[in-house]
Amino acid sequence: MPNKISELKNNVDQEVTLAGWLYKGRSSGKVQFLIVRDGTGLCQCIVEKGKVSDELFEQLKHLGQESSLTVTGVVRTEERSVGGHELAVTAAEIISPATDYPITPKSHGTDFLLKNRHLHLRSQGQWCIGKIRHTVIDAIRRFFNDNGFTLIDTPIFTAMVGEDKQSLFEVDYFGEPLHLTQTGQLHLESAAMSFGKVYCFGPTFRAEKSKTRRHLTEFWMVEPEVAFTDLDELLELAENFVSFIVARVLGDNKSQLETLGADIAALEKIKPPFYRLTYTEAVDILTGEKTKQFMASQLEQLQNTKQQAESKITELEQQQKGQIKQWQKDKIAAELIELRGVLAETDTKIENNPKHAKLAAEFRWGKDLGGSDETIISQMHDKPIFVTHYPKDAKAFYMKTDRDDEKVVLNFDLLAPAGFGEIIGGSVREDDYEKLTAKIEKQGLEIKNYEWYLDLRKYGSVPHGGFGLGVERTVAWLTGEKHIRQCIAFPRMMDKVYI
RNA sequence: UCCCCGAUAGCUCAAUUGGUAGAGCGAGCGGCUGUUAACCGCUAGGUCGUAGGUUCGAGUCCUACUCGGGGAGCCA
Repeated sequence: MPNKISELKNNVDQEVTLAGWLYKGRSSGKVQFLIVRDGTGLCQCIVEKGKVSDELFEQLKHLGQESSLTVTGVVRTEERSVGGHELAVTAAEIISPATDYPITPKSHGTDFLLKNRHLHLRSQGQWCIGKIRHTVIDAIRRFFNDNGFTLIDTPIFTAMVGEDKQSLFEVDYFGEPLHLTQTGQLHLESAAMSFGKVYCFGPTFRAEKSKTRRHLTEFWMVEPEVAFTDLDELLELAENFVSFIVARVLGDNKSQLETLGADIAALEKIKPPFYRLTYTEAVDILTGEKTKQFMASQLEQLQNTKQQAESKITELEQQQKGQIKQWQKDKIAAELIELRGVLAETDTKIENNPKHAKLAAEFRWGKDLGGSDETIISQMHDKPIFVTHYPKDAKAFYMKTDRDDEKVVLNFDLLAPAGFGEIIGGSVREDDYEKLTAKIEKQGLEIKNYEWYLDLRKYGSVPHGGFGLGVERTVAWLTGEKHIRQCIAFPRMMDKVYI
């Protein structure tokens, strides 16, 4: 068995053999620097002329990116190397040489990378995200397993409509129409009446025609459901749960977070209690002076950024025309490309700012909060925010109305801070047989499809509730990724599946 | 479904506003004993997304379409 790069700290001054792929190589005359990856990390391997045969030296010099190979050598500590160790190569064997690997160490567009997803998964950024996702999922299972929850696997083929019929994928099930699950919640409620505390964890499918940075048609969601609980207890469960995930990622994946440029200091603040707002308070904030000023100052900042980028571009363009060395020109050209990218992004934000400000200012009590509204509230806070007590008519039929104010339901969304937006949606479930029957009818759903669901209210109904957490959204928030499509190995997007 | 933006070399992007298409990276060859997206020299690489139109002349202007990006609605 070859040694693992992640364990090299235990092999200093020993000879080891690594098996992996050439991540990238540089040569400097009589010495070569080969960065090898093996799935556990990266290691710089030093090949010096004279220490290996001339034939091997030449072979390695012309070895293409992502060729597979084994390298043997002595491990030494070296601060300048990635990972803090490097290998003084004494032998190497090329397993399979690769040429013209499409993904170079330079920048690429998203479309190109998604078309090459099968290869892009090998790159450092995707590897870090994959490792963090793994920790998030492990933490999710750990948290529930250690807190008295029982795992219940809910069906993927289902006749139940949880949220909205239009957002379901229909499948032909031996001639009968069924759809792919959009939530395990309804089934989970029946299990909660057996086990008390349960959770399900699996893929979820939504046919929403949403082309935004926070939507996928197939995503992973974990849903806990608890019998004998209330809204306050659910909020506590959610904040402890999210804090636990964050702590685990900080503990297990700090180097990956650093590589990705995540805001570690901000994550270290994620501890209970989170902020709590009612929907009505959120609406007051959105339509109030505070948001107006917030949006105005954000616009001002954006315009500043724009101006700075523009003047820097002008300056660089002037320099480019002057009498300077070729390499300086090249460097300027690269800087210009980056600045123009920043400028384009800023322009979009400047364009969207007044639209979003208008949407917020004109928000009227009764509507569901929009994506941009959630973003604004999220940007105003440095810790996750619970928004509770939404208008009954904007929400799903199964949510329990607040007995003290029948216009609202006992539900909550959890918004991740710093502009990321919603990662959890949950509620206390309607447990009154008559009220639930009335709501099902009002939504135009067929009672006969919900008979078993209503039975749960007929035989020993208890106050209960739960929530769903989106895995990809959580990973995107933690890693600082803008788009959740980077947070699942093979993303499925509206009208588009690459591989 | 609607709104905005884009499509030029394998990749990322330029082209002085209508006058014969350019850089970097990547690839190939050569040089360099400590590189970190290394550096230096040389070489190859393009029916400018598709189809029409305006013009003496279109990468640049107009129309339609295709594909991609961002956003709204909806949501985890």
